[in-house]
Amino acid sequence: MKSKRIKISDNSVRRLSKYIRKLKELESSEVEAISSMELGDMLGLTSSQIRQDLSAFGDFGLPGYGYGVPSLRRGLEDVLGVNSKLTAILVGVGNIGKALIENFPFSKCGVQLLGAFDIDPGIVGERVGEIMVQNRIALDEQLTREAPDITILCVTRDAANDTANYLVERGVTAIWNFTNTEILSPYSPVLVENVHFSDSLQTLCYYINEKNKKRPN
Amino acid sequence: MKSKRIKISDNSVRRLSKYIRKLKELESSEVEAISSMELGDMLGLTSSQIRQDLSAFGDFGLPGYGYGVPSLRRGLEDVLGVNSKLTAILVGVGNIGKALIENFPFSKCGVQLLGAFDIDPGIVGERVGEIMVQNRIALDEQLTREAPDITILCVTRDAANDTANYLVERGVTAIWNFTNTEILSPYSPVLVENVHFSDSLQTLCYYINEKNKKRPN
DNA sequence: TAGATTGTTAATCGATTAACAATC
DNA sequence: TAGATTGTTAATCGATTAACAATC
Repeated sequence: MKSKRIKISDNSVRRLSKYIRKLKELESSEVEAISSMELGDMLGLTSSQIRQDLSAFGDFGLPGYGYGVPSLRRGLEDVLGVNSKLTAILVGVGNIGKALIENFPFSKCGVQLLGAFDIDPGIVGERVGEIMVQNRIALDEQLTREAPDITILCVTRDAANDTANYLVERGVTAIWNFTNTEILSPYSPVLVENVHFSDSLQTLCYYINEKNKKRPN
Repeated sequence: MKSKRIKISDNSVRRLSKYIRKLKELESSEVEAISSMELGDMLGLTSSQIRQDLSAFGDFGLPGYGYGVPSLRRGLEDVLGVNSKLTAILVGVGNIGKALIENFPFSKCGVQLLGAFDIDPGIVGERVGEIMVQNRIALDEQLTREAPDITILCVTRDAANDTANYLVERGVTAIWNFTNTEILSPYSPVLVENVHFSDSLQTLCYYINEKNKKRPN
């Protein structure tokens, strides 16, 4: 048991992916080692913050040397559990669902996509990427046979709540939510990770408008 | 000039969309007024935090009564600038690009989509949703004719950096980034709002693994 | 008027930054 | 050894929470 039992903030966790992304880039440029200072410069963070984060996650650095790029990358991936091979299913094969199935590098994230499901007879039975879209009955069977670690929710806004409730009833414990709606109560024990496009765009709009206020036209 | 010149934290700004989303829901249930307490319960936030946020954004509440739902919603939308009608173009009409064009409610976010562009001859000239996909030359013309407030970047990972640099050279000042890559330097004055699916999924994986550690199998 | 709930000030908590002894 | 850079402790800064006088 190597991991220190320190509370790690949500912000730190979310920075982790950022570190890994940059480290991969450095790896492909064959950079062997990097200091907290250099990495900070690249990411727009302070060296202090990086050292704090990394030391909380493990014991990766070498004084006077920095961090070995490949070993740090692997170490951080271990922390994230990229190697724990979580399973996922996708519910709702519309545009977003298709985009994820066809383009998203699930395996690089250590996630195995078991299947995709929809209620629209027009898409059930179709092949999307490597995957055959199945119907609601098959979804029910899937949930009984092998509960996935993650359910990717890509149904329409209207169906979001009902589908989420159904999934939770059937034992789903983690949802990656693309419905642009708040699903479930904030007190639900189910893990929900939201990808709210509209929140993201509205935030961008806010900052654009702020900028324009300062320097009008 | 009503807005108080207080610094508003990024976290507050990002909560704004959340408030608006819930208020719209309440509006459609014909709820007239709501207290910070009730709203907090619904969103999993404290009443204090909500009062802090809302009073920073404007003067919306009435002691002893709460907040008028429709007027608060409108007020917050004003703060976000939903009515300032920003323009956008979309570059890279792959799956994600298509999904956005066909399904994303741009107008509800106060954003007008002017056009979509791609270099693939297979898609140029095709109709996606209401929009005709144009080629690179047309993109160049568009940027000269009418610089959009927002550029939505949906090209492939490989093309991300070059495209971003090109866009910035041609005067783009805000990018909504769907490329799963860090584009531009953190010191660039260009506003970049990232939608990094992989970061989001990896974060979810981290919390799932944490949960599993505590309560193994 | 009495009850409710705001806006705001003060207190607490947590996260980021700075500093520096330890060490490669 | 001298120089560099870590991990960590202490200081600062900012955000959240609590409390309460003002007021509808």
